[in-house]
Amino acid sequence: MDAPAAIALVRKTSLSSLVEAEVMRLILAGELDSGQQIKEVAIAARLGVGRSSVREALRALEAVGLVRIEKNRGAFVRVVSETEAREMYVVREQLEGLAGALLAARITDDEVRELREYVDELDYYLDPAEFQRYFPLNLKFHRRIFEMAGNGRLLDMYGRLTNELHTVRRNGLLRGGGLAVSNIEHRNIVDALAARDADGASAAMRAHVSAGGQRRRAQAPGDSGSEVA
Amino acid sequence: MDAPAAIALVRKTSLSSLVEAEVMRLILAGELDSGQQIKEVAIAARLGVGRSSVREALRALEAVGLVRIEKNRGAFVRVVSETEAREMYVVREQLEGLAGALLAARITDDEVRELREYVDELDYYLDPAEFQRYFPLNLKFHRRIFEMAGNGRLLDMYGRLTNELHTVRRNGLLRGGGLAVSNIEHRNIVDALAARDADGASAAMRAHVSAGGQRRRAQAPGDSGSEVA
DNA sequence: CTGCTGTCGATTGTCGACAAAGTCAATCCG
DNA sequence: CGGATTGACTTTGTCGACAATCGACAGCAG
Repeated sequence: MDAPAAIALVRKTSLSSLVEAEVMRLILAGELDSGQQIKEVAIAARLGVGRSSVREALRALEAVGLVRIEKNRGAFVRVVSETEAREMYVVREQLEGLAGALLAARITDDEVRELREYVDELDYYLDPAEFQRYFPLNLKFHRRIFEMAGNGRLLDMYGRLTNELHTVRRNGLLRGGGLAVSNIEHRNIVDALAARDADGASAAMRAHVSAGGQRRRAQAPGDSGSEVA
Repeated sequence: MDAPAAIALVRKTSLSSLVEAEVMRLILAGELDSGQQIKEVAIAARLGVGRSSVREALRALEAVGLVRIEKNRGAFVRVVSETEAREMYVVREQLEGLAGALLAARITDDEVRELREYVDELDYYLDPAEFQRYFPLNLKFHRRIFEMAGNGRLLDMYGRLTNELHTVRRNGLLRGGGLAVSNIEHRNIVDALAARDADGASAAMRAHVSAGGQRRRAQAPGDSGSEVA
């Protein structure tokens, strides 16, 4: 890293922010399993910082919903229950629908092109063996739509939901195995956006999320999950 | 407080949680103005706790969106800009619409009755002089709808938005002066809910929020605000 | 063998100390 | 006289110490 960048970084970011980012990375990367305890001293030693910074970071992550803190027991990687996952999908469906509608009204030709590229690239990774390529690109596709939609608040909320859902979402896509179907839905979304059809884009987004939720649910463990033949 | 309750309280809540709740109260109650700096030692002394607890609380409140933290400068009560407020209203409109639709599908007769009582009571407080009665009751009406909707996640998100919007919302209702109109909209909502009309309830909710946003905007300071005659 | 209880190591909760950065005003120089 | 400089004072950033609490395990009673 060059000096100016380093200086800017040090001036703006506190240690706890860095710890927060790092712990988040560990969780999202799966290095910290769902439900696993996060020991303050371990993180502190690993990153070479004091416990205070770690504690502050964990507090923030709790508010974001990535960890759960029990008094005198510690911090644990949050595990989302089946019912919570369903609730979140309902909300997500609504948010993605809104993003689609907003974006259809303002998308540029360049942006349409960018989204199409993602979808085309995703087509190369439909094989389950390529999942570690498909998954992040899929995330990026959705995230870009929210970024392009131009509503910071909406993007923020989506980010939170995404963080909390990441485990469940990965498993759903992977085991549900509907990668090809999923990408067809992506194409429908882009088509509606390209046509500047707000209602169509909104509907396509909602349908996609809803279908994803059902794909996931078909694989979900118990909890009144409908047994699909 | 009786002993069992006290024990349960001590066992579950940490000092920083209490500090967090208290600072939140101070902000929502307006005792800490928008933009005002929150000094750690002042809060610590006032509540008789150490700085660590205060810092943790502030971190959490930052993640919730109630305060903004600048490195080496301190924590400030968050001030929402005009454009942010608009973005949030767009999102809120969508969330309230979802809550209405969900609730219409599951509302009980008792709940319909409860909501009607709120609306009836609100009618008594239409005079601007009674605003300090109208405002909290109005909040409760909306909050109860989300609670009844039965989606914890949705309720959670709504709570966050509400916290951040509280200032702007209070001013909007107060200065916009549309209390009577607002309550007519409330009645439309309850009617649609009572009829178990999901689409109607959703539309009524969205219309209400949208109208509220416009009432607010008509009063908003500058920032390309349309001058209404 | 089962269940209870006391004890111990591990982990978190809270605090204040010290260092670093920012703020502000009096002062100095052009 | 105006703007830069310096220096005291305030406020935050980070750390480790100490206390409180938890969970596990051993030992004992029945």
